[in-house]
Amino acid sequence: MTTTPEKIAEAIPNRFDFAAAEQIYVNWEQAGCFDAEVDPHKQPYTIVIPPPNVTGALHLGHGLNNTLQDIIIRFKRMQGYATLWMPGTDHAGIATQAVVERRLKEDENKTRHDLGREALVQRIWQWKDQYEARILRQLKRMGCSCDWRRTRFTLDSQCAEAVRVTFFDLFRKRLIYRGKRLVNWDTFLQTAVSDDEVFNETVRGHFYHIRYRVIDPQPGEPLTLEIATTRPETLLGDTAVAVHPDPAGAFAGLEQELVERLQTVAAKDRRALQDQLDDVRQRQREMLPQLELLRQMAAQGRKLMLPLLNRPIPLVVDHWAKPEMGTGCVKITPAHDPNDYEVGLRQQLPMINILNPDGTLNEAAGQYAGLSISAARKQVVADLKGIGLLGEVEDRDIELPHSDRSKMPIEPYLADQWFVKMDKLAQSAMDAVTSGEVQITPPRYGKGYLDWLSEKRDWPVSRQLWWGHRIPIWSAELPTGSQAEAWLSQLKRFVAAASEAICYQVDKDQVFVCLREANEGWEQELQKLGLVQDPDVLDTWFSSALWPHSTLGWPGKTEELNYFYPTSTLMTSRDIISLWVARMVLMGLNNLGQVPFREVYIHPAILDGNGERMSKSKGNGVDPSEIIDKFGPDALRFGLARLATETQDVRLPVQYECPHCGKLIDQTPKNRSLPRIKCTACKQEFSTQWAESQADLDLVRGAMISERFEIARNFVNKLWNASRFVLMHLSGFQQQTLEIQRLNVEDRWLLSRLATVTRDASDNLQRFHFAEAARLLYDFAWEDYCSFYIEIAKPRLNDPQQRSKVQNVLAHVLDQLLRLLHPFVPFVTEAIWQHLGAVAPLRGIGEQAEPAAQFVMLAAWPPADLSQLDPRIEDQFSQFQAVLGAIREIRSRQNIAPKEEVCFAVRCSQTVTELLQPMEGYFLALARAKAIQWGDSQPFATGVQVNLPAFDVDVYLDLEKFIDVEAERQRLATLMEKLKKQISGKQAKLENPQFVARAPQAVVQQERNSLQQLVSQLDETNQLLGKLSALSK
RNA sequence: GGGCGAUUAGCUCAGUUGGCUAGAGCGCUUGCCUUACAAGCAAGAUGUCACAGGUUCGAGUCCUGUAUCGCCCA
Repeated sequence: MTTTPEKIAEAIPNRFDFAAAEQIYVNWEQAGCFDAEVDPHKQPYTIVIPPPNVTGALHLGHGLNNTLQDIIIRFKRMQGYATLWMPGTDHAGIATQAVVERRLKEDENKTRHDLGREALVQRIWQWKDQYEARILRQLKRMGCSCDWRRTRFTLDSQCAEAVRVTFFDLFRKRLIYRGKRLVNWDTFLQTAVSDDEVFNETVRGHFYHIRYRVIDPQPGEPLTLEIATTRPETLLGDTAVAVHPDPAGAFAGLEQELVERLQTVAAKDRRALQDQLDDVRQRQREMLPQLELLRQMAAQGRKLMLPLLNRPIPLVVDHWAKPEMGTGCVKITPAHDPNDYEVGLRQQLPMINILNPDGTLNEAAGQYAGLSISAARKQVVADLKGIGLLGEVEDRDIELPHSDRSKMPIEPYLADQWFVKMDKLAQSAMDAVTSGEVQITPPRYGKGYLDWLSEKRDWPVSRQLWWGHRIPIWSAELPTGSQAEAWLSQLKRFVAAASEAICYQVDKDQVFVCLREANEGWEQELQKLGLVQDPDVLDTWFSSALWPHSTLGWPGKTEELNYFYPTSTLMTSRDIISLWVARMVLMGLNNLGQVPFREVYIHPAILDGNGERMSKSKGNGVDPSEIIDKFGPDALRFGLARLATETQDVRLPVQYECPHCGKLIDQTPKNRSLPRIKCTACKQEFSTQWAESQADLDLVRGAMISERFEIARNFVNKLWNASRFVLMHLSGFQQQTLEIQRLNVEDRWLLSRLATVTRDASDNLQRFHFAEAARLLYDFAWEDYCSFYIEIAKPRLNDPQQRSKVQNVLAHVLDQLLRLLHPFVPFVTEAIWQHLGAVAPLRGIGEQAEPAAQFVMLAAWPPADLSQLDPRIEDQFSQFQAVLGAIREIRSRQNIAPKEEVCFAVRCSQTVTELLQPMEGYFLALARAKAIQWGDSQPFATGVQVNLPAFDVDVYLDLEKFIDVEAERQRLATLMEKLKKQISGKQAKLENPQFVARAPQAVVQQERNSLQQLVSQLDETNQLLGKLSALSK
């Protein structure tokens, strides 16, 4: 190929046009680069994607998660594994249904009941189709190398089959059962929501004191008992009032604890604590006799009359009643308060549900039936007042749980739910981690995993939703009397006909039938028998728990399952370790007897500029596409990878860039979810990623900016231009075998650095130290390759003797660098690879040249050639760098114009002369400095000197024409200050006999040497300063 | 309330097993449109490593406590 630099410069623009990424991606895809195939000759390496939920588009948190997965999968692919990255999305039951329902309400003012189950589900499918497409497009734009042919969805037929088979299996093993449970009820969505879908908010409320009459009080006993509550209407469901079993002991314990804390507490908190203690003591004096009396009354089985409903309820003793709180007595409403529920279980109290699913009161509330909660509250309070049982009403701030989905207050509600029995399953998942079969990185996250599982709380899997896997259970009440037996035998006959796929259980008066697969005939049979299907669906996590094997075809015995399972690595964020990771482990073990993955890597969470976690619901999530539009996909990825340190949070402040005036506007909690923003500088409006209405979309879009991505974009540009330089100078390139020993210092230095960086980057990637690997490569590419090697190469390329050798080193190191960087910045490396292939089709500097791979994506990961690692050469090169630095510093200090040439001399040993003299030309090229003399010191008449004590070298610059005495004096004065400080530090250290005696000899010697160097440097500096002063007079 | 983590330059962050004269990028200052790159080049200034104790010859690094912030779980 005969290309001139000019032609190359014309053909390759000086900016990488990242719009080309799209075509590169298509090329990979068409060539089948992403496709995973079962290959018995290769080791498999598998990652299943944490399926993004289809509620909304991805933000940078997902961007990070998927970038890291892609880096690892590309790394492993280049290492020769048969890699599978399994993509897909999650149906996210409640979240998605809630979003669609909210839309329905906002846009059409309809509820799901207006639409009906089928129509609503159809709407949600439309939503899913839209967002799934958007999410997959986002992933592709980011360069994710998933095997798209295998894309799954947690609600598709294959996943549905896995869910069904699993449910059936657990049901048959009696690991699934039906029970009552107090759930967080969302009265708007009319479903239970899980604890993690609840947030607390403080609202203004009241604390009502209410008196309950004692039934048949004995002499000396109170006539009424006062309790206090923030939710007076719940008294309708009261089934007891509790007092503490040992009030005296409770007070004493509390007092002691406070006294102890008072002794250690900081002065500023003492006052509050003392007040608290005084309060406890006062209560103790005033209330203890009464509380003791109540305890006795409870022991005697005394009862109280529940106001309004006039229902006798027992007085019980339970330690939930806190003597230090309120009146010391607490009403117990087991069906509507989590703590009371526990008391109810302990004391075996009846549980009375007073609510309908829609949040109105039911018939158990007597005359209040049909009222809403707030109406009932008003009425109850009014009625209590009317009969004189209402006491004081205090104002109070109340922490109230709210549903994350509908933003409505949560009502604790007792409901029938299906549960998965966790004891054995949880234990198996714990064992998998404690035995090391599954490794969690960083290891600190193992603790949370084990703690959570060790509670072994049964998993409630019913959700009162329409979007999800319908629970495959049909139920009916057992007929009574004479028909019972006939009915049951009919059922048994039906079950026996397909006992592998149908099973049933009888629980008290209920019969439950579970079907292993969808079968219309069977369902009709069941209907005929009067059984109806459970209306509820399963918790989303039930299907996600099967993800690593359902996606590979389970329950089918597929080749893929056999080959790719257990998967290799799961990469996710820490908030779902318990919800998801733990459940995948136990389900994998249950269904296949094998863990789902060997290692779990937990990456940091991305916080915004205010330190808040990026999330879809907060609206502070930044769409990766915004970043890609502005900075390109490589910059996005590299910027994110550099965030992935071992800490658990990373902050990523972003700004809007006003498209009109360029003003940068910080993203704040106020503006972060607005569809349009008014520029604070020019007052013009622009649109954001949230723009949806036509009016908003018509505005100019403001870009999202972050320093992180600018840095990364600049790096991509640097890499691009360095490559452009190399390509411009590869004309006539002939691959040749290089004899390392005969190369110049700079060649051997670069190859040695390459070996080091290759080794360390690989090692860091292997250990998921993404930021460190990225940093190493960044520094190597920018500092070593560009700032030094290429600069030195410039004069050498004009030397016919050296040209081919330099071309080979340049091309070889670029080849290696492109491979090393490829997982981080796949597009730009691929683009350069294609250009490089055109001029340098044969690669390598060793005996065996190899043709370049068609794509860098498919090229082999470079092994570190440690034979080229040479610390002596690296040390020598650093001497060159030090001398060069000294010259540059003086030039800059002395304000010598870059075009002016200066002369310099170096006092140094013979060895250093031999090293540096051949490099004279590079001082000229890199610092416009001409070497006059090497070896013996011979300062110039008018000059400046820099000492490099570490190498025993002094550098002299001839400044006859340029000398700026004052500048130099200042430099030396600062230098002396610094030296003095360092010297006194060292001296103190060395004068300490303990240090000399106990520190390792090497360290002591090193300190002595460096002290000596510092002292002589100070001495010389002092002399120089004297000379300068003389000069200036 | 329990657990995990953070606190290092104006900002965002590195700093592996204690050996430091504490680093990077951005920003700032100075000089450069040097034929790959101004998204660049060269140079410079900037730190009580949150605070208080302790271990050690030696602590940004290990231990204890405190403060502030964050996340997770109750």
